[in-house]
Amino acid sequence: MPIITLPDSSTREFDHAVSILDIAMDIGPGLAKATVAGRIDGRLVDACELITRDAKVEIVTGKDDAGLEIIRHSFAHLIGHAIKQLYPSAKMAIGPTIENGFYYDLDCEEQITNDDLVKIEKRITELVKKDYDVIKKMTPVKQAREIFQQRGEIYKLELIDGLDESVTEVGLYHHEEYVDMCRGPHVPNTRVLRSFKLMNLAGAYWRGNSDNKMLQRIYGTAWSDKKALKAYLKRLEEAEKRDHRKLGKSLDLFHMQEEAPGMVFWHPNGWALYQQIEQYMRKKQITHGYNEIKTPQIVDRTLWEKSGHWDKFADGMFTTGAENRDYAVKPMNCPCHIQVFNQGLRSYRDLPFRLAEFGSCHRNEPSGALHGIMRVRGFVQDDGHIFCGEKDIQTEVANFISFLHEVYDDFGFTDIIYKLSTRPEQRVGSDESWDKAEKALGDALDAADLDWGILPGEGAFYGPKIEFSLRDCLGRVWQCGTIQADFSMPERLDAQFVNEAGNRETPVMLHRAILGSFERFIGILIEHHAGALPAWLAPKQLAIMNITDKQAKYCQDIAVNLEKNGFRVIQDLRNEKIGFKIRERTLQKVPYLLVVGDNEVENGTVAVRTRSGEDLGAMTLDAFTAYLQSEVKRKGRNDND
RNA sequence: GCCGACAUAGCUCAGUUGGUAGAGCAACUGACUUGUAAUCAGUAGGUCCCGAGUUCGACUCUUGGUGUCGGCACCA
Repeated sequence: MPIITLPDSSTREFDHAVSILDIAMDIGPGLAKATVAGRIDGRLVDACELITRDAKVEIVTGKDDAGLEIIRHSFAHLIGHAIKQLYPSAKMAIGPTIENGFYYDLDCEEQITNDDLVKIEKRITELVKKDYDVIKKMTPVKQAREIFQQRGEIYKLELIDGLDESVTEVGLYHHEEYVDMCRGPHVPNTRVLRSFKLMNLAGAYWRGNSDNKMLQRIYGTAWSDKKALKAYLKRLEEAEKRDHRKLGKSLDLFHMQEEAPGMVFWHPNGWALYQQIEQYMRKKQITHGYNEIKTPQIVDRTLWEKSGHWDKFADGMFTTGAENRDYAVKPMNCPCHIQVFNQGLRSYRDLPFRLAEFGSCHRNEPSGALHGIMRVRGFVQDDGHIFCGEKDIQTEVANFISFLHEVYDDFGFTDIIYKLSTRPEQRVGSDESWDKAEKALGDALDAADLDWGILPGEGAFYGPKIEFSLRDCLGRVWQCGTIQADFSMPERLDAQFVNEAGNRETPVMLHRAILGSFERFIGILIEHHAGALPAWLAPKQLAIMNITDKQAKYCQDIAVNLEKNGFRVIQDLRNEKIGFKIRERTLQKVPYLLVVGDNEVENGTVAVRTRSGEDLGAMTLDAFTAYLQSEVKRKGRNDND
């Protein structure tokens, strides 16, 4: 006789075992119809789960995050159902949920095309309209194996083989004639599966290993209702407008061309932005105790052999020869920075010793990895290396994190993803050093009160690292900042200092970058601001435009004056209607538009309008100068957001 | 690198069964001297990504490259 307690503390008594669905039905048919799954004493379960004892029960619908996740997961099964009807020879691999949707990997002789996607989508729609029950059967492993063997589902068999020995039965979900294996939970009936769209096709390696066969992957998005689906598709459309590749072209910031794949041609506008950032970072670095240096672009191969990079990354380096010597175009700056550290004898009093370089690097990235200016072959890191003792790691990392936050704040980034990557299988350095370094990095993150995650085994071979990542307009995550402890390279390249006792000691080296690369950071910056860069960064900060030729001289004088104050100015004295000029400069996302007609000349003012259409009215040149100066100092702010 | 798609004017894109290409915007010229998101008219602009093949004839078909895009793998 279970007594069921609902979230509102009300109770219901039954004289028999009941399922989640029964309880929902008991509350009301509307709720039963919307039921996706349930929670028993907080544990997420299928709607068919029977309850025999007193319990706290919650009905989960698509409005619940967990419910939406289940809906998406069940849609993956639906792809399977539809695919097997349309392509009986297909073998289903895995179909998990992802952000905003789901995918399914399958092995199929026929190449599935975009046209097929429409067909599959149609079949899914037909299937869900039947409102059939999804039936869960806990099945002994042996029997499950037989079922999949019979169906030729070799990938499912492989998954079963990989199960822990303690597992005796698996959940099989029956969608009419189709069967899929899953831990669940899944929806009880296809009636809750209505709002979805198949998005695209891709290739993906079985089990994420490039030695394995490449399968076909179908991506889809799914939501609890049509409205949410529509909103998502709208969001995607909006995001596309923010794409840095599109804006890079329309704002005339940069271009790329076939002759230099993965390398950027910066145009005057883009370079102005770049320079703004470089000069900002330069000043910041000085105040944080760094010495800026510059090291060679091309370095003899032997140095890369010593550092260990030749062994590991020879394919990724561009090489060149001269006079029977092999050189590599530098893929990173660290070995060069050690050469600077190694000049002269260093004392413990010199530590922590901080070097910084806007280091131009080239890496022959795999062609498929290139992406706009976010992943390129030629890039400039805001690189820095801190030589210090093991005991200094935590303090230095903590200082770095606060430095990074200052910078990200100024650029308007507040949504940062923090990850600590720990020791990989193949590594150098003692476990003791790794313990200490991982702890130091973790403690520094905690001390900064940050919400961080761990990427086990993802550290570099020479030490653990923290990654600071930002999202692009489509939600893709890109690593920008990083700080990494290194126990290996200083030793390999003979870096030493004299300690308090007068003995030679090898320092620890911290590799660090805040922007990561200018290219990637600018790409994300463009997308973050949708091209409407804050005034301190905008390639041109204002456009001054006359209404007729009569005001041309006045405009020129004002422009000269503003330029003297360090502002980046466009003079637009063309014989065009003011509406036309305003439209054009607005589309170019110039922050401030100064209009000058007879009135302004007469009163010695300018009429100020922002790119977002706000009218700031007429003001004197001094007043505008003061306004823009304070605006530029404030940083971070974006009047278009 | 792997799977798939795509590549036409400066940009965004049309181009029907193979008969050497069009539009809008931008550019240029002229007129208009204009008050807060597009004045009007005219002109010019293309090795249809590159190479080979099929064909009387290829932007179109076949094939080999290159690049880009969406993923996967990679990311010192």
